[in-house]
Amino acid sequence: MPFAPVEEQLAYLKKGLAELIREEELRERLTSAAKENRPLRVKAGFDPTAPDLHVGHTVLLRKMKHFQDLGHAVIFLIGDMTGIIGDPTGRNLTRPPMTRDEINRNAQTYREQVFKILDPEKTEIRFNSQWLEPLTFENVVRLCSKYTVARLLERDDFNKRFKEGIPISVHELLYPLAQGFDSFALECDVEMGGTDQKFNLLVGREIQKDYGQQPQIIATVPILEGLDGVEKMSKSKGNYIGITEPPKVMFRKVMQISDELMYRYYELLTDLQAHEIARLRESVANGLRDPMEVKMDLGRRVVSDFHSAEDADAAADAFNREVRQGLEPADTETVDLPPQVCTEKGIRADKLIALLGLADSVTDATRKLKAGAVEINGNVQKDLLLNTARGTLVIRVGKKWKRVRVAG
RNA sequence: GGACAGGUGGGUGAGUGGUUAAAGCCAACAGACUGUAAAUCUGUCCCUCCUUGCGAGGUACGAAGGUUCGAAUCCUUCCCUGUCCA
Repeated sequence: MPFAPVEEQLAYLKKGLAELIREEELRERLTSAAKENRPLRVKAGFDPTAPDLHVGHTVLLRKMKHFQDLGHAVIFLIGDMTGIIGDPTGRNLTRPPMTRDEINRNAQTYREQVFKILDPEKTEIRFNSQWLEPLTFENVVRLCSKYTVARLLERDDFNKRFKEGIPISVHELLYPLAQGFDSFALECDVEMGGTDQKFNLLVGREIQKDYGQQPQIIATVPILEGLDGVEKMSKSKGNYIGITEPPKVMFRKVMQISDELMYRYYELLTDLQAHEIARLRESVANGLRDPMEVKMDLGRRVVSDFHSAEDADAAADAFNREVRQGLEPADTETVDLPPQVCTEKGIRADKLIALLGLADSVTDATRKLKAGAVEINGNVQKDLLLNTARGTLVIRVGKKWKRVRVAG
C-alpha cells in the first residue's frame, strides 16, 4: 500500500505529541520507508502485571493507532521479563516472578482491551522474554558494559532516590538496559511512551547504536492527570477511569473531575481539535455554555469510545437521576435478609450494613449510623436496631444503595 | 569488615517508660453547602461485642525474646535500609 506524502504523515503524527526526538530523523525514516515500501516498526512496551488499562493509557494507544492509520506496523510489547524487575518509579523493589499462565492470562486481557482502540490486523503482540530469557550471563555483562552507572543515575527517578537515600537495587538499573535491548531485538524504528519514559527510550537509542543499528526515533505523549487533577492517572492511586468499567461508573468519574481538568481530558481523550477545545473554554467563560453540560458531553464521548452511544445516553440519564436528583439507581441489587442479623429485639442494622458491603466493617457501620449517613426507606436510621422490618428495605449509605427482602 | 543513623497506622511524619489506639498534614469516607465538579465548613477514619457508653475486650509502632506494676519508648539477638570509612 502506498504511503501518504511524508509531510502529511509527519503533521498527522506530530499532533498531540509531547516530544519527538528527532523530527528530522523521523522525516528521513518516513522517506526511506516510502522508498523501500516498508512500514515503520513502532514499539510501545507494557507491564504484564497491570492488564487493567485506564484511559490514561489510551493517550498512547490513540497515538499508536495514528501510526497504524498511516499503514505502519505497531508492536505491542508485553514486558513479561522486565516485569520481574518492576517499574523503578515506585518503591517496590522486587516482584514475584509471574507464572507463564498468569502472563498469558494478562496478555489475553490486554488483547481484549487494546483492540478497542488499536487495529488488530496491524498489531503485533510480542513478549520480551522471547529474547531476554535466552541471554547468557556473558550477554548480560556485555550489555551492561555499554552503559555507565553515572549515566543511569542521571535518570530522574534514580537520581532523586539516590539523593534522598531511598534504596535502589542493582537489578533496577538493568531495567532501562533491558528495554533498550528490546528495541534492538525488534529492530524498532520508533518507540513510543509517556513523557516519564523518556529516559528509558533514550537508552534504547544508545543500545541500538552500540549494536550497530540505526537509533530509534522517540515519540512521547503527555501523561494524563488522574481524577484529582494532580497526580498522574494510575490504578494504585485510585484516581483512574478503567476502560472496561461500566458506562455508569465511567460517566460518573468523568463528571467528578474539576471543570479545569476537563479541557485537558478533551485534549487527550477526544479527537476534538485544539481550536474547538479553545472555543468550548471560551463559551463557558462567557457564560454561553453551562460547564456541566460541556462536561456531560465529554462523559458521553468517553463512554461512547469504550461502549456505545446508547450506553453513553443511558449513563447520562442515570447520572441525572442518581446524582443530580439523588434518586435510587434503577439497577439496585436486591438481596435476601441474612438470618444472622436477626435478634429477638429486631434486626441489627449495623451488622446488616457491614454484611451488605455498604460499610467496611461493623465498627464502620456503627459510625456511619451514628453520623446519620444511613437511610432506610427514605428515613434516616440512627438506631442500631431496626424493629419495623417488613417487605423490602431500601437502604442507602452515602452513594451506595441496596435492597433487602425481608421474609415473612 | 568497621563507625554512625534509621525502620511508627493507606501516605507523610510527631512521639524516648504511664490519661498514647498513638499529634499534625494528605488521602479516604460521611454530613452541610453547590441544579456537575472544584472550593469551603463539620464529623469520622484498627477490629469485635453489647447494656451504644466519652462502654468492655482484642490486636498494633521491622521480628523474636527480656526488664518493669506498666514499653512504640529501656535491654538482647536477629532482619532490613541509608551515610561515611575500608
